[in-house]
Amino acid sequence: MKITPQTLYQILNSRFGSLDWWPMDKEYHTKKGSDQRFEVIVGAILTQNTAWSNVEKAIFSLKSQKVLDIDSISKVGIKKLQKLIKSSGFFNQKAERLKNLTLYFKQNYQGDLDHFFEKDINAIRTELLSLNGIGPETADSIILYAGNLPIFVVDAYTKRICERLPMDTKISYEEIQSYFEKELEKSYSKDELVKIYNNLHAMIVILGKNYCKKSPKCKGCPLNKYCNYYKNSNQ
DNA sequence: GTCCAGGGCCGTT
DNA sequence: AACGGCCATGGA
Repeated sequence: MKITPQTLYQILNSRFGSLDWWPMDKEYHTKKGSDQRFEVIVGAILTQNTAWSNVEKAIFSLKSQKVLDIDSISKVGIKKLQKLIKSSGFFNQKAERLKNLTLYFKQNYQGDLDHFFEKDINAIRTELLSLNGIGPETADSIILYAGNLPIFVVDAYTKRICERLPMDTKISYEEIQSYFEKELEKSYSKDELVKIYNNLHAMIVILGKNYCKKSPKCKGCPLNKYCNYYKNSNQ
């Protein structure tokens, strides 16, 4: 029996509930739109192939030195920026990526991110992908979690979980993404989709961290009765 | 000490 | 188009 994205959503949702994701502190919610968006964007860059706990330290450092906004990052020295984000790893390239991106927003949108997200999704995505250091997952995370626009984020967890489950998914990023979106659009209205994509990706990350690890911990996984890998491994 | 994490780029086949 | 090496820290 195949598993559809809709079924996957329902199984995970009945276990994990609604997560309304992007891990941030309380103070974050008091910020105005553009600064909130920017904080998510910085997190999306810093978390590339990196544990979130290491990203949190970096964001805290940036915040404590008051360089967590477009203007400050564009002005701060590259060496200081590298030092502040050191804990997030790959700090040389990530510092450069933040500088580039910030400069881009400043030059093209006067630092107004609300304006940046007013275009249609494809235009935003193409623009993000043209920037150095922003690939598909980072672009889509930014669109979904900073832009609050409907796009499904595919990551290493999503690919791994899809491979282990009996699903009709191909291997490439765009194929998995369009399959999930096509299916979920059948079951949910346009207004609901942002929430659904937000929550589904969040739940997939939780599942990937706690159960469907590279070396899997199948005990207690809500997908056990559907999973090829679980059956084959006979745990 | 070894493995791994919410990728992406670049050079080689 | 697909693959491998590389980037780097901190926690398990």
